[in-house]
Amino acid sequence: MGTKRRRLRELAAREQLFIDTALAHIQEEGLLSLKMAKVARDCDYATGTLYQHFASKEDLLLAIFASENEKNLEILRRATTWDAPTRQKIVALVIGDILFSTNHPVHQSLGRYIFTDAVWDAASEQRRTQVLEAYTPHHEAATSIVEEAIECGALDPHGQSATELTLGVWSMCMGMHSLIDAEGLFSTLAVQRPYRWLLRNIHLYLNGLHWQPLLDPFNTQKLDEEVDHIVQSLYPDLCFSSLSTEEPPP
Amino acid sequence: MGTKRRRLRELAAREQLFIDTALAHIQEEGLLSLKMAKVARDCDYATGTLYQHFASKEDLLLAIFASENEKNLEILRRATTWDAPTRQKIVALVIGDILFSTNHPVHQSLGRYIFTDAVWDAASEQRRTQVLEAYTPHHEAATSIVEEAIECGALDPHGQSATELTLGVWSMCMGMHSLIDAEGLFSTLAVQRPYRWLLRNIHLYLNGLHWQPLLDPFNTQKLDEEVDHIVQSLYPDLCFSSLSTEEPPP
DNA sequence: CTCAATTTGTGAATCGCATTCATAATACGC
DNA sequence: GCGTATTATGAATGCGATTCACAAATTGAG
Repeated sequence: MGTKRRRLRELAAREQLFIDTALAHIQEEGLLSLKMAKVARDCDYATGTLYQHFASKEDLLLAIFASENEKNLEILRRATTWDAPTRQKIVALVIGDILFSTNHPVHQSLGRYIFTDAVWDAASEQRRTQVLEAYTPHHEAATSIVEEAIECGALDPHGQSATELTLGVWSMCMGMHSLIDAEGLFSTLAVQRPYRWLLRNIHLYLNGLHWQPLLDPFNTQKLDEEVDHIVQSLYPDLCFSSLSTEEPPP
Repeated sequence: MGTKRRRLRELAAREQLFIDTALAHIQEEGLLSLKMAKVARDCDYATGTLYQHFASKEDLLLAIFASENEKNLEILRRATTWDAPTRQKIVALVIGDILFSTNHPVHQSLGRYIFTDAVWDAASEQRRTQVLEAYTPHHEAATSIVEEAIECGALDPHGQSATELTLGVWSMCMGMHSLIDAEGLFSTLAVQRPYRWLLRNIHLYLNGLHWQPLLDPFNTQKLDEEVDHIVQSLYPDLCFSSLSTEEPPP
């Protein structure tokens, strides 16, 4: 009987409906005012039905995060399959990350929120695993580029694993996102165009690793040209105001 | 009348009592189960009195964060006043940050939690300012070292401001803390001794900046020796198991 | 097709907890 | 002392998340 298979499909569709609806609510009203009952009602289901899919509100939040993350896969694919020097591919990955973050602002704050003990602990084990697995493609994309770089001699691993060699770039991206999202911090410190600084710092780090070919990150024009080139080659369809060469109004 | 002054002192003391008690509760029970009524009761005050100090539960959380942060000031002072090459002072700052984080695990997660939109927005304007100002000493410590390095010729600023030149180290520290605190992430990826990697990455970055004197971060022995030296010179009184040279049991 | 068993959906009732606010207690000026 | 202003109190309120007794629907055996 194909009944079971059909039912499973229906359940999955309903779950996605809940997830999409909840995400829409967050985008409109903020994380703060997400109401379980409202999500259910807007999907024409009872509150209890929502709870058959998600163990708690927090569980739903993790599910939203994992779901939205899938929209990132396409970006990762573009960077990894691009025919370019490995160093440029890593930068492309970082730029993709920046573009995704700025195009999905909720995803950023959600990401920081769900890894909070309070939220993480209130989600189901299964959902946590799902979230951790959502990182696999990122991890694989980065390590595959590192491995390719080692193979072609652009990078000397000094006996370290590919995973470990991705930590520097990974932590810098994550930390910079956090700093940028800490409202008021950069405006207090008068830091301008933080994403350009992220890219500069990534290059400084890659230079420290002697990842070939080296680039002078204090040559701002060259830096911006590289960004433009990567965006136009790989992400012509994505809005990139966050990286634009234009200075913001004073 | 000195009455007013005395009253102000009493109010400040009571506020600190609330903060300390709430922190103790979090350490014992977790952020999740902090109860406003319980905090008030344990301090022998009514719930309403607590609310005369803090606009909301979230407001209290920001206050705890700002308060705990002050315990860090002493560590910053040691690093900045240390008589050593500027590059070593920066590393000392990073090590101090690591030691503080591992000795105050709640502070870390609290820090990530309060900058969440949901929490940040629910705190009073005044308290937010207080939290942002809590970063001033960190910022000043880092920029003063950068400025000293520029002055003595150990670092070429390439026309960038001291504040901007601290962003790389800052974001790497913050990002690594986030990655480490994301429960299950590093155990899934089998990353060992992440703090050693943070220090290695900091050195790679500093090498990329040509901050003198350069150091080979893949010389693990030398790296560990530097850590030991800094800990023994500056932080002999702090527990540093997180940085210990010992390998963890397999 | 029928019907009992089982599964799934429902939403009103429950519960926990942050927050408020009418009242009581206290401090202050005279 | 006494009236007024300030501060403390904790029971009452309100808001949702979560649950659960019951209803509806599905299944499968005969």
